[in-house]
Amino acid sequence: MINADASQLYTDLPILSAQPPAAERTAVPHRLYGIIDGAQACNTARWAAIARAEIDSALADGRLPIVTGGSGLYLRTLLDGIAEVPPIDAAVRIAVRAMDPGDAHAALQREDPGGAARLAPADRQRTMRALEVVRSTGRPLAHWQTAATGGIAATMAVRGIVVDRPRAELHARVAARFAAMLEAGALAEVERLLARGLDPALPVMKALGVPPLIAVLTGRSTLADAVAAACADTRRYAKRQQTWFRNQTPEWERVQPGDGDT
RNA sequence: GCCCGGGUAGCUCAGGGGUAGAGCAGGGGAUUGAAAAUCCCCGUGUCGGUGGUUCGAUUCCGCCCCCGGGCA
Repeated sequence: MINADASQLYTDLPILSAQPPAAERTAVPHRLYGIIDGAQACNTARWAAIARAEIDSALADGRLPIVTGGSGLYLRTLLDGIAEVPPIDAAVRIAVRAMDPGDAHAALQREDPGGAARLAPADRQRTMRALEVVRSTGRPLAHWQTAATGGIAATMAVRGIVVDRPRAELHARVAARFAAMLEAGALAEVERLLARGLDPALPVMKALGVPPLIAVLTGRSTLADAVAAACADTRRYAKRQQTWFRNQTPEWERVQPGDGDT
């Protein structure tokens, strides 16, 4: 089993990211769960590279690699590859990310008008990415994105399966799951994470449930409000996942849990 | 029982004689190196019920019901 979930990658969040507990990892080898320190920000290309290595190693052992997880972009990068963009200059990245979102978009309009036109001005994440790419590489993102490389779909047979459930059922499970996470010590987990004093913009700090629980720990929210907020965030995430797989991977097989061993 | 407030979208509430908005929730969509992220779009609901006034009532008036608070 190879994890394809962005948050389950982090060592700091075994409970809140719902990493499979040790007891569940005995039957089959599990890979890429809790392998990255929260102080680092993983990214889709890096994940795809290590996932590829794990797939190759499983294959070499004569095992069937099962890649599982909900990060649509990660999966797509693994299968179809991604544009090869030269590494971004660290100083450029820091400077760009420190910019005011409005200023960043204005700068992008000057330095990469085509890219700016394609992005919503409020889409700060993509705006910053586009800006750091032009500034660091001297060419707009679109120049690099004409081709994607590294996808495994071209070199091996891949079977895509979407495990899905009705929205209402998902909502009930979200509430039950978050309650169970608290029961299992999610608050203490976040307390430890908070004590590290990491940059709040880091992916671990933005994982579902982390911001609301930090608000509790810093006295800015009640636990009840945090539970409600975390569940609402998770419901919206589930919706985005359904939207992604419904529209991005329409050809994949659809399966409902309980359909049996299909 | 009496006196004040309130009863408007799933929730919290704004509005006001020409059949209504906001936030949140919810739904749809985008998605090329922080993706559990970052964005875009979507608001008809017996305006508590019932009589009346009016060309026209959710809005004004009467009565009734319900929920707060106060006085007994």
